[in-house]
Amino acid sequence: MSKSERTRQYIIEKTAPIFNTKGYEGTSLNDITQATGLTKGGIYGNFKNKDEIAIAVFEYNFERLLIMLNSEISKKKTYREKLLCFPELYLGFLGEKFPVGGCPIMNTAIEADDTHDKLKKVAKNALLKWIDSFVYLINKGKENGEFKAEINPEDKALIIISLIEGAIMITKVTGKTKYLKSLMTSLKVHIKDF
Amino acid sequence: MSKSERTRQYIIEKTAPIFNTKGYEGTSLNDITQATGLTKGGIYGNFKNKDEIAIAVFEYNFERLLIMLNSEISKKKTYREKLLCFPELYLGFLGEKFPVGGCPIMNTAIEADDTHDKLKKVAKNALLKWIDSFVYLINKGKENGEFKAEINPEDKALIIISLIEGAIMITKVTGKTKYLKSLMTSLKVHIKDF
DNA sequence: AATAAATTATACCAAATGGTATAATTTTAA
DNA sequence: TTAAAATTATACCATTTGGTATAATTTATT
Repeated sequence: MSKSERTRQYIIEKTAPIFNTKGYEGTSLNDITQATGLTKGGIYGNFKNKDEIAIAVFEYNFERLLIMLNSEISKKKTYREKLLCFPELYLGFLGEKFPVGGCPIMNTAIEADDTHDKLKKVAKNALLKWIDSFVYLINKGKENGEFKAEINPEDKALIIISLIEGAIMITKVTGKTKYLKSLMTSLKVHIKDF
Repeated sequence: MSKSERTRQYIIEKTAPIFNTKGYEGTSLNDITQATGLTKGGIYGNFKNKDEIAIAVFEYNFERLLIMLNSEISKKKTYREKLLCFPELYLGFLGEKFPVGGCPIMNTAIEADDTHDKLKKVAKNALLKWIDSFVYLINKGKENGEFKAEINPEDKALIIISLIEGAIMITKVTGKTKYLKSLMTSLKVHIKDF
């Protein structure tokens, strides 16, 4: 790994929580230099512009989340247990395992959908990938005979994601974890009925 | 209504769609003067600062939404029909009836939850109000014998809101209305099981 | 119609924004 | 170890940001 590759990665890691809390527009170059200890020269020698940092950071935040979730999923044997990981894990989404600032997909989707085409596109792709990963798991569970034959994988994937994102949004803005618990319990009940 | 009250209202109405698409930080004073045709003097003679406009605009966007939804609900007789209004209405959330830029509660919650205490508070109150209105409807339906005795109104309210907000977020960022249809159908099915 | 009061326009401000040219410094390879 | 290449710091830039003091103009009241 060359020096510039290491610095690039360093910048991404140091600014990831900032972008995910302040938003991609709300994060200033000043925030970036402060968080990294580098000067503008150091930043712009490694990235063309702020957009490029924002996109790299988004992809980092999303990948990190996927890797963490997949590592938990892979511990489970049945597909129902794999799906049941999600309500279980997201009960602790305020903890260290999860990106600071909430779900990067939702944050970016909401901020960029009407204003920032490039970011919108990466958020879209990430979301489609996430939907697909649920569809894959549910299909496997169907082939397996674990899940009912009549359930529609995409429909169920969308419900799972909506309940998770809804839980994050509602819990973060109200500060009440009872809403998180309620929604993750509902999700659990729902998955048990697959 | 005094001149200043009319101007205040005029500023709110003209900038409401801007705040709801660009975000409350992302909307500049320049955007506001352009949209209203007023100068800074005209704006600051009626509002103390940008925050005050943002909050007034949020409350306007939210009230408008509530009024529209309530006017549809009041047309229905049974409480199940009243709840079924939501999946029906939100199928057309991209139309004129709904605020431009998506759901003001979600937009504001996501933007402000880690950065802007005042806006976070108004978004929180709006959300709690919305939850309560669902709880009220579900309780009425229970008293009525329309809904099962064992369902928990708050749990169900949270599911309804999550599916709606999830649908908006997913549909706006992917541009695929099939996701909207899928989620609103799921919500319909869910309400029919109350 | 005259005057006091409220409202809006003009002209300004300091600070912050994203970005760049260039000079200084490190890395890297020979 | 030295020279070439890559990286980072410094100093700058034009533009935009939110906000204000004051002057001009409307409104409202008598």
